[in-house]
Amino acid sequence: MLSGSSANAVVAPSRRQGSSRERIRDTPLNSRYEGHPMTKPRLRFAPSPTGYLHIGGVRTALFNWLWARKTGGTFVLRIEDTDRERSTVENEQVILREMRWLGLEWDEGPEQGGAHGPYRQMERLELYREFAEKLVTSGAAYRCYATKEELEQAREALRLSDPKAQFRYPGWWRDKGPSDWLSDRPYVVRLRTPQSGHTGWNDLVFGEQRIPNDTIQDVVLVRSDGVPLYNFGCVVDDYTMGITLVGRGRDHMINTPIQLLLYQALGVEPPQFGHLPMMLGKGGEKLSKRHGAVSVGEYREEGFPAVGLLNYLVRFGWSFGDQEVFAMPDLIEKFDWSRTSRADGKFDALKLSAIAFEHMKSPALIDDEAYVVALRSALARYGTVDERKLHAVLPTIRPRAKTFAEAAESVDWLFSDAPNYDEKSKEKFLLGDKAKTLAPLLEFLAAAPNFVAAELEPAVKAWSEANGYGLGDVAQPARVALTGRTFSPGLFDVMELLGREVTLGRLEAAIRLR
RNA sequence: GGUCCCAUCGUCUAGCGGUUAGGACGUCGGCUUCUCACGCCGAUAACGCGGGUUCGAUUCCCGCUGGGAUCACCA
Repeated sequence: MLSGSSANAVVAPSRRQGSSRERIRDTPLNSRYEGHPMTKPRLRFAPSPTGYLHIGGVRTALFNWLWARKTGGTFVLRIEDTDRERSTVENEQVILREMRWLGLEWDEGPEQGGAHGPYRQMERLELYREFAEKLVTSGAAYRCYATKEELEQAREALRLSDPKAQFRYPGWWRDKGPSDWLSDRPYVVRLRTPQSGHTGWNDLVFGEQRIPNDTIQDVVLVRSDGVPLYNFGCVVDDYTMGITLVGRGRDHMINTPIQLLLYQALGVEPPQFGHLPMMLGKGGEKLSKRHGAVSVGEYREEGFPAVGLLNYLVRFGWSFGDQEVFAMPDLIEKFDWSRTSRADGKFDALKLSAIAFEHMKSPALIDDEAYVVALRSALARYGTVDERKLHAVLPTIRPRAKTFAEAAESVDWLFSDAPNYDEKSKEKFLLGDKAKTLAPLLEFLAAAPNFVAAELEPAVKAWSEANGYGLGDVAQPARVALTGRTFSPGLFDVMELLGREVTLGRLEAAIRLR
């Protein structure tokens, strides 16, 4: 378990096990990037634009963002677009847009730039080339001229001789040097990893970790086309961007020793690492589309409030006693890595919905102004809607709408010219015998002195009683006449919202239906 | 298979040697009520198993079982 206060952790130096990292000290290349003031944490979110923004990724981003905001540190957004097959600019645009929608704004990143740019890996190729060259020169890495085909053959041969064995790079080029290099032939750069000993770190979440070096292969750092692979690009960037703390999913845990070895080979101090437990699907498998919406875009489109989504995600693998609901400033204040749990969990769309609903209901969590803005865009199909009506209807829909889309749908009667009758409701309450109260009610309402809920309610109640009606006998037909359906906010609120003229008009229209 | 990780209600979790094992979601009742919601009250339901350590283990240690991650010229 993690010890030490949060205040301590802010400036805590990384706690890497001391082992030799003498190789390429004091070279110009390294000194070029030293001198980042390490007093404030620098964190990053480094998505690859190979698809939509996944809610698992958002959770990772959120934890890093929260820590940056809490500590007054810097949050960097870096685009890891080295998978050229799958990366697209469209995906990048989507990711940036969703991050903004979520409110996870970044201090440095693509588009606005920053002191450590560029922030797209494909724009940093020259940098990787320099670092790779340095590593090869120092002997920490080497050129491997083995082709994919040769490797595939070796793999196949092993499969035949021992189907259960795990293939490892045979080390063909590990002990060769410049005199063996094949000019004009493509090569990859591999890290020369130690074959004995351990590599360890003190994980912010999982505590002391120790991985045997002989389980780590001579991984490829740079492809034959000169584009770096994940581990290399990641380390070069985290280092040159001055990242002090890397928060990421537990699926990256296996990459950490490799990256630590790389920092060691570079002769530089690694950042701290904190790994988050996995968010799995209902059955405990990898979270995917078949568990419902997994891309932020879908939640945005369904009208979920961003803060609600974030609140659910932060509570997944993190807790603060019994508190479930957090306003963002509260969360920033309370967030701490030490309260992160280590057990994987299962995504629950129902709980997400419930947490989001807490935000939808509470003006303290989503203030009226923000609610109205979101509601207005959800009501776009009605054109420009009356601002006053929007505010007025808020108290009646807040406890009823789980999403802005639901909110918009639940008040369509207020913004459309005529109610959109639900067929069954129309038949039951407007066409049959039950509609008989409509005409006398119309007459009564026409004479009501003040058309406000507080006066209409007692008046109509008294009138119903005096005429031998139950309030339900009056209210349900009237509700259908005014809203088109059998469920709505309180009838008298509906009347006040609609106003006398519209109310009477709709009652009249309903009466004519018979 | 190797390496690594994890283990409290169905789910998210609190708990950090002594608790009637708490909260939330869900589910089921009830109250409120002009409908639908909201709200309120109540119920349901968990420490995977076996060894230790200890006066005492959900809690500490070991083993087992069960889950998961990962082993690419993807990230």
